[in-house]
Amino acid sequence: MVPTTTNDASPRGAGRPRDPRIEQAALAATRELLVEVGYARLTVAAVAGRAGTTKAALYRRWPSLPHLVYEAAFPDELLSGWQLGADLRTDLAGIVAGTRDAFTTPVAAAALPGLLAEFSTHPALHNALLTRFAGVFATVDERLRTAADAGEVRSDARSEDLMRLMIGAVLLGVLLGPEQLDDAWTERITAVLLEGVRP
Amino acid sequence: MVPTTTNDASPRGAGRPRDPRIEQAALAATRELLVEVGYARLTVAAVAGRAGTTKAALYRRWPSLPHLVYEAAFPDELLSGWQLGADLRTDLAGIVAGTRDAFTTPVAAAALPGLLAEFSTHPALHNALLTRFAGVFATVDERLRTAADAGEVRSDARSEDLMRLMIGAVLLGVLLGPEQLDDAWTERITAVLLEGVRP
Amino acid sequence: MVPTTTNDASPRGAGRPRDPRIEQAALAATRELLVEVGYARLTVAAVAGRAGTTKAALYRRWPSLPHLVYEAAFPDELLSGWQLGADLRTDLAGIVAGTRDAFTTPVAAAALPGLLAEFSTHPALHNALLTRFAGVFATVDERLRTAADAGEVRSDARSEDLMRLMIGAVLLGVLLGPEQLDDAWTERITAVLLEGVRP
Amino acid sequence: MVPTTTNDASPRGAGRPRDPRIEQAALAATRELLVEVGYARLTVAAVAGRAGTTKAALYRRWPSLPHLVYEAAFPDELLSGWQLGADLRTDLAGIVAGTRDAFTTPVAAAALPGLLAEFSTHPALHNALLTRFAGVFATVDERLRTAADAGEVRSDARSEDLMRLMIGAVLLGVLLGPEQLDDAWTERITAVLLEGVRP
DNA sequence: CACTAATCGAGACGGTACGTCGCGTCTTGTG
DNA sequence: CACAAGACGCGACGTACCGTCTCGATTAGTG
Repeated sequence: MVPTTTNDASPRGAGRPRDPRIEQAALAATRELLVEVGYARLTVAAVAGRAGTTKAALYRRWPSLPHLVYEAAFPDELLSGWQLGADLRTDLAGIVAGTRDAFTTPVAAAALPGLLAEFSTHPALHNALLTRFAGVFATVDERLRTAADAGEVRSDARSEDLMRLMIGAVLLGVLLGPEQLDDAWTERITAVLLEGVRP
Repeated sequence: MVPTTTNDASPRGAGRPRDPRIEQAALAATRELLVEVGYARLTVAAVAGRAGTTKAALYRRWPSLPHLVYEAAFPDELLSGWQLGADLRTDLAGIVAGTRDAFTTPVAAAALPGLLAEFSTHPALHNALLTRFAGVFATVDERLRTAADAGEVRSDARSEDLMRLMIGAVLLGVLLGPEQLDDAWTERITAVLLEGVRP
Repeated sequence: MVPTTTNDASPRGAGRPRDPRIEQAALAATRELLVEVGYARLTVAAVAGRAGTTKAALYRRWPSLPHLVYEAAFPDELLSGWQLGADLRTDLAGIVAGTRDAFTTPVAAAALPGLLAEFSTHPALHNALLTRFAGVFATVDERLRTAADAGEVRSDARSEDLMRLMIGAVLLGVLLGPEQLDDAWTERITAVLLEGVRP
Repeated sequence: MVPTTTNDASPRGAGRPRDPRIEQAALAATRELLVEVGYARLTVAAVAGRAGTTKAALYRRWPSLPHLVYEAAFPDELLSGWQLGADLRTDLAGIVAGTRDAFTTPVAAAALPGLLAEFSTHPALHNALLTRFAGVFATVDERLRTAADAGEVRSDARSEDLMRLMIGAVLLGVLLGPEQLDDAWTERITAVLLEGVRP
């Protein structure tokens, strides 16, 4: 997600360009404050102060605090680059662990509950997250189809279901705690899901 | 959850008794407004106004707005009374469908995201929800142990994992939509979980 | 001018009564800050801080900063109680000196320019000031008519003109400085006006 | 008042010359907006927009908005060229009418209150106005001295006092309204002032 | 004909104040 | 006591305007 209004309407290069340091400083300040004080006590003014800028400069880049938090906690590169291989169990375990890692960083864990709550108010955020996951879904879907062709999984198994079960379990772990989402947990979850779709 | 200050401290009968209609009116108003405007735009003053009372009367009964919302959206009787029988698949499907039903009512769906976000601020609420689920967990745990004894599931299968997978999937459906959590979905999820723990 | 919304609609006595100290503290703080920093640098937040209260409490009493300034700088009792006697020159000199005194206090001098500028934005303020002066005009008008009957002034002399000349001269002295509006000035102005209406 | 930085410092001719249309367009836009929205709602950006230019171009010519307004509402030629003659009453009436005319144009009436309020913040403006009037004062002073020599007025009469009474009355008419400053008013004021200084 | 220097448009920048809103608490008068 | 009413302190919101700045692109005169 690129900060707002890099849209086509601008005549390209007109006006003083935005100070690129502000964007980075704002994202960093947001991450720091999320961990320090939590989402509920996070303030636009505090972010601006920590980033060494002002509220107006932030509102020029993000329409609201949740948008800034979203970009700070879930940057574009977060869920990219699954390296899938030949072994289905290894691949699945990697996906489970990767999802867990993405959601259990201190920043993401602090941001998630508040962010989920804002989805009804800011549909754009909602769509952004869905879009981001769409790629992952497609990747997993393809892997599963390959496995079905190889006779490793039932042909009617849905990657959508698997992903939702897995992501949901991670989400619940973050939201409700205090379940330890360690490697043993990853293995157990992988096992259930894998056996669940075996022919 | 019983309205708060009706507990021990009261000298029992001193002063004017509380108007019992206020509590019901407040819960009803909260439910209506949750559906109409959503959690984010829900206001104590609005609830009081709709209920025909005042803010002070509400704060006499609930320590804060989230507590009121919690009780309005997740009353005590919500997750009680699973009738488990002999068939494991039927029992599991019932649990999945019951959880889905509890979380997908318009009121619960509107309240959930906001409520989850408040958990970090209001640990009491967090505990209340965990406690409520503890009973369900125990029930499922026992049913699973019975099934293990009967050789229907692996002996190392954890009910905790199953529950978190299942609840997480429901939660994700509510939070992210727009997946249809219909009966076909219930059957598919039940199947994956059931096969996932087969010996 | 009484702080706002003491209007009839209220059922008289419902709700927590306003803290009377806040009103006095706000007026005092406004007077102090007017002298210390001037009208242009006067801030609602600063007044609230100095008065030991908050912006919201001030906005509950006055619709905007100019209204507060007006009441602080030109309280009801400011232009009341001219003691008119038998000697026309003495009476006129008293009126000139009284007007000068009312407009040259540090508070009034600091408030006047800014307040005059707000009249176009806040017609209510404009009317308030006009209403206040109306009483003075009537008093002077009557005195002049008495003098006309006694043959001391021309019968076509207008008190309106006299007052506007006199008030205007005071205002100009305050707005433009640095003319000394001392007692010699008062005598000279009185003399011009008095001779100006002699038969 | 000449636009600012066209003074000494310029090396005369280096760089792109200023577009002369911008100055006129800015003054015209300021006059229009003053009448349309008033001083309080007058914005640098709005003036620039109406004038078809930008804020920076305006700040290159005037140090701040009040300076621009001052020049737009009170151009140099405003109070110049009194032709005084032999008859004192005619001369005085001309001065009164001329001052009234200068201050009661829609543009001047809209600009005056705000401009007066800025005098404390912008002493340069204050001085500019005082300087402008200084010429008028000198003219009137000389005319009065001539009249004194001719025995038409008391020798101790001060032109300063007369001018302040007269200007003040005009100012009050503009600031407070709604007194009609018509020709009858001019005659009455002239009469009071003239009789006020008769021997 | 390049070079220099100031202007142009556009729009972001730091700063500051605005007026509003919601929270959870309190202080009245009236049952 | 509870209740209706509404003020209270607190703190954040998102907006608006100021006067300055930094761009790339013009538009002269100068070397």
